[in-house]
Amino acid sequence: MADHKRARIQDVAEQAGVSMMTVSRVLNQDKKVSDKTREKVMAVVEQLNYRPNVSARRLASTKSFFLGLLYDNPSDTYISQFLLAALKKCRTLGYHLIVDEAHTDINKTIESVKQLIDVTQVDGMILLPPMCDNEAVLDVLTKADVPFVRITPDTKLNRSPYICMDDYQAAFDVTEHLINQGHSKIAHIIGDTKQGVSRMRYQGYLDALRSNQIVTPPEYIEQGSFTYQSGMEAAMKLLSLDDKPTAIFAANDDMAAAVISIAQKQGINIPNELSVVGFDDTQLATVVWPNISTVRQPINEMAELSITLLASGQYNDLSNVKSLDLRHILDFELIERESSSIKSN
Amino acid sequence: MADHKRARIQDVAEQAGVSMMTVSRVLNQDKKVSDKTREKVMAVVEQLNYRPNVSARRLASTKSFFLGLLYDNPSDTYISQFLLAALKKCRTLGYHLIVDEAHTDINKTIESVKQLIDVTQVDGMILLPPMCDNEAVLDVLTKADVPFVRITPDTKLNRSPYICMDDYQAAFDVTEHLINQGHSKIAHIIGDTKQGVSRMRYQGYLDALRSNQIVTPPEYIEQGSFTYQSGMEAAMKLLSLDDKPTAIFAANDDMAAAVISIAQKQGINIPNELSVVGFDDTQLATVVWPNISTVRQPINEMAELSITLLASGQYNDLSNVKSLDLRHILDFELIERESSSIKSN
DNA sequence: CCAGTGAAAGTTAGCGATAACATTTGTTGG
DNA sequence: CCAACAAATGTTATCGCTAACTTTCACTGG
Repeated sequence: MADHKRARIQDVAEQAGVSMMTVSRVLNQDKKVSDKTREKVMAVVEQLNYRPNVSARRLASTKSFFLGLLYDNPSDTYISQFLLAALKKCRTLGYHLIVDEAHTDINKTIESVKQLIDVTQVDGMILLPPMCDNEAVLDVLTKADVPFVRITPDTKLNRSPYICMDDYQAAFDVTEHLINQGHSKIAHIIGDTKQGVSRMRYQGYLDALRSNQIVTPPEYIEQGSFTYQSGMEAAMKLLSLDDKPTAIFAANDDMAAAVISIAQKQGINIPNELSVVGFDDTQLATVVWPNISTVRQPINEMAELSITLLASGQYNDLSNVKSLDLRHILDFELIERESSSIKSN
Repeated sequence: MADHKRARIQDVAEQAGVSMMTVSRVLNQDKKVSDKTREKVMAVVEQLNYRPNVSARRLASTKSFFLGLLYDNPSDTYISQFLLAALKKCRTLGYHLIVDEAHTDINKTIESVKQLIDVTQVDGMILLPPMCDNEAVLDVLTKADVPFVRITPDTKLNRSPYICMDDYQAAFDVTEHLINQGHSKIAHIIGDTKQGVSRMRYQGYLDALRSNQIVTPPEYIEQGSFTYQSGMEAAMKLLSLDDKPTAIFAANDDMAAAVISIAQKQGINIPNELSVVGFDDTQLATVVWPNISTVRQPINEMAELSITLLASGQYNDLSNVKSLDLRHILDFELIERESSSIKSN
């Protein structure tokens, strides 16, 4: 607050006894600066609390300092949390976020992405599920030479950095959590097949059962689509079986909430007669009764990391990047609430 | 796509046969341009599909083309919907949105608002509930000469344009909806008293009863705070009354969901034995069973309008603005779902 | 008829950064 | 010890626009 005027690059240059260009180089991680100069400049930058003027930067450089975010409304909670974290990170890095909603018609989405690239010249894109697994969209970005980060566990498409949590391991842990509580009749409602995560979660569930030598009848596996509606339908089938499961692991919270609702309508007590576990820790999980045990994704960290990766420019040229370096796995958290508890004997 | 290069102000100037400055004046609504010239310039602008370069503009002018949004997590759905609509509108107007979350400690919030103003030089702020009714925050903005728009029905503070829906009328309509279905024992759970909307909704409820000559015992009025938890507590009191209400109007969806959950636990059938109505049409309303009848706020329109108002600059000087012109009331929508229906006889 | 006036349009000089080229400094080998 | 080349740093022009000043021009009225 000393001078009440923001420091400019010139101020830094003068104070450090170098040219503006040298300061610029330091700030843009240009290699051609000696360590001594770099340290000297950085010291002054800190001292003056200098932050580059984004507009001037954008005007003078070829970079746009815009990042795009393409989403497709998987859930409001997910979006808003991701969005807020991403916006905050952007602010600290001097970037701006352009948010675009995918259209249900994939061709329109592609058109709008093309336009977005053309008009705003984004320096990078973030793709949220399920767009992140759509080859056509990825092709557009690759062709336009726009770096992108995918929030997905799908390793199949080794074309960009991707950020995920270990969905497989989380599902494995959830299932073991149920087994440890005495359950052996554990059903699963699979998520939307178009999304890679569904497969991973399903596999984790299967492997946990197998490694505990538990055999499950095929009727215990229902196909859902991540919607509340699909959860209701699956629950009705599962709860009308002669040999009912004592625990249901739904691939997301919406479907888990649906299970709880149907069970209650049928007078089934949760968790005494039926344990239910969801996935994602959305707002829903704490808003239905009993609260849903679930898995929390590190959404904030994912958002921040995706911005950081794109801003760093380290993936602007993928030709020299090793496949393994594309992968960023973050930790999940298992959250036990009232919907699952020790099986009564 | 003709030249694949964006037109600059110079291109427009040349084509129109005027100076760049004249074009700039036209674009910035400067009065000192003859109508003839203005039309000529606008024609070329359209023809070349010219859009000003925001960065250049920001760099050269005193405006920042940033707008700030201060929120306080009333609900994820609300935020994300508002945010997305606001971001979209900003994009079309060449503005950028800086989003900031209010701190529970009001002093910290004030500090962060001050900093936001200082660092980003926002051209205006949008205040979401409940910050919009906090005098201390408003004082900071007024003192810093930052125009702001409040999303609130509170008319008390006549210091800025405000956008709202008619909460009073909506609550009135909800109550009459219940009366029309044959109910006369209608309870109400009031929202957080710190928020103006709670009072309006409560008043609408009262007046609808009165204008239908329905007398209600004081036990039918419970004080909540917009949280699920508070809704549960209120519901337990209301449903343990000897003379139970046959309908409960909760001031938001979270509390309505809580009522449904408690009622179901007590074996009360909804809607046959008890009708429940919420407010806000959040995601929650369609995710619990039965789905909650509710009132939908025009969130998208509110977001767009608030951006438009700030961008227009029409409120930059409030001294000549009439009090009535500050008010912007948008239409709500009553949504009938399964949680309220004709009272069984 | 012309100085005086005010509206409309033009000119000039940056805003704060970077690209591209120019220069200085440092390092190497014969 | 110095030519030759690479590394580090500096200079200049420019990005697209607007603030502030200047000029032009049409119209007054004494």
